[in-house]
Amino acid sequence: MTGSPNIARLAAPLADPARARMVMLLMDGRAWTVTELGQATGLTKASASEHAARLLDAGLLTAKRQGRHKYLRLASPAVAHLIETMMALAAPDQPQSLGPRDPALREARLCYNHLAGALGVQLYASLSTRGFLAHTPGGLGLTARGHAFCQSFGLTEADLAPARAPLCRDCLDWSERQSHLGGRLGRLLLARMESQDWLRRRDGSRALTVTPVGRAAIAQVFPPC
Amino acid sequence: MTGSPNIARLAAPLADPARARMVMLLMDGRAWTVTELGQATGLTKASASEHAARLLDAGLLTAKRQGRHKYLRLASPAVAHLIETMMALAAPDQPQSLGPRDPALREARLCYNHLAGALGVQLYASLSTRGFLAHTPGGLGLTARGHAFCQSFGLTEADLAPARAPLCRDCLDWSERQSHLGGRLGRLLLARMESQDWLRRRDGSRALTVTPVGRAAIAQVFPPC
DNA sequence: GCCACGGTTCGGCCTGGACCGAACTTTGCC
DNA sequence: GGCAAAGTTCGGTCCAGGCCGAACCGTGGC
Repeated sequence: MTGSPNIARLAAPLADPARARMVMLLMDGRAWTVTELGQATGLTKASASEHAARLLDAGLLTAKRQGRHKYLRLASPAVAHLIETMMALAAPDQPQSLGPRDPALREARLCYNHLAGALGVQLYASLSTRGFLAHTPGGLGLTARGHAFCQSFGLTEADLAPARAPLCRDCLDWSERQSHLGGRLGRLLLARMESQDWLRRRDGSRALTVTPVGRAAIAQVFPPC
Repeated sequence: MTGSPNIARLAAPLADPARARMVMLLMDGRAWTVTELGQATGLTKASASEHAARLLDAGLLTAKRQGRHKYLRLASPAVAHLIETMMALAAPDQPQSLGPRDPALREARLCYNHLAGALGVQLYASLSTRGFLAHTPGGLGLTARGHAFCQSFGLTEADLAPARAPLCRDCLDWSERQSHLGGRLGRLLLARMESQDWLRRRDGSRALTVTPVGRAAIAQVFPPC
């Protein structure tokens, strides 16, 4: 029992409502400054700074100084995955299809750095049923046909090359309770859709706007099955 | 932000070392009494009882009274999955191949109610590469060939019928950092292997003993790929 | 009925830590 | 250099909650 992983050390930083809110804000995948997080959570700079230090210390966030700003991000996709898992479990226990809460958030949103929500689940399902994704011993992977598809979608050979970070990752969507695509490929696909103006980020929200052109294009490229 | 899931409420019960230890003990999938948990964690009955109440209150555990005993279990596979995810992230950050800590635990152990460790990962990989598992929109599923295989292994039609709880579930192994099989099927396969005396539980540990006969049989039925 | 045992509740002690205002440091801007 | 803004540190207050021993309640065994 001595050498076992210390869960409490990981849970304690997340056990405070203010820090939990910070982490949820950071789930948009962007970098926030300490004061921004303070304002968003209704705390003074002092408190926000202390909370940020605690999250950094636990390895849940990384910081990067730029001039007099300090930008905070989630430390890794693995951390984002943990948060998403917790959100899925902590989510008010259905049926909340009745209360749409924030319909935009349910339809399409950022999950750290990839697409989540109904649209993210649709994309995953589309890729999966067309045989582009396969579950291999090493985790979720791209099939040869999936590889070709991604290239036709504008990704490069280099994008899809093996690397330390997993290319595909299975991420449980907290609103849909189904898988969507994370990992490097999730990030790349999102970036490509943004650069083609199919999706646009909004300020102050994780929700993504689907442009009319994007809606049509997505339905064609990632047809629901 | 108001209607978003409350992570802190989920993290707080896990933020205490004693409660974290309790939850880890319960990862063996068995039911423990309050005093057993108290003894195992070095606390008095009073403290153990308070901790248990807190975990119950958070919905992480369920309790069942039997006579003057109160048996505690993890509330659901989803909870077990969360704990496993946290263990994977909290695990001392490699390379721990050097320190085998507990080799038996690494080779084969219980993860809530299914097989984990190197053997669990091998089993998953074997099923996966032989095309018995497939990733569908609704999550991990059993293919037609996988279905046939399971029946040949002694599972019944009823076992494999659709139900509310997912049949297959992808569970990240904290020691191997790869997937192993959870869900109802994970539980059923483990039960079958136990009933054939391929695996045996040990007292006071999550580690499983692989019998000589089991070792041979597993290599044949679930050949490493 | 009596006792033993599992579990809970209570009171008291004490520590951790959440929060703030204020002072301080660093950086960028002019 | 002077000023403003970002962030940290410090001192102080306050409360949640972790821990225990002791008293208490229910159940089972005799």
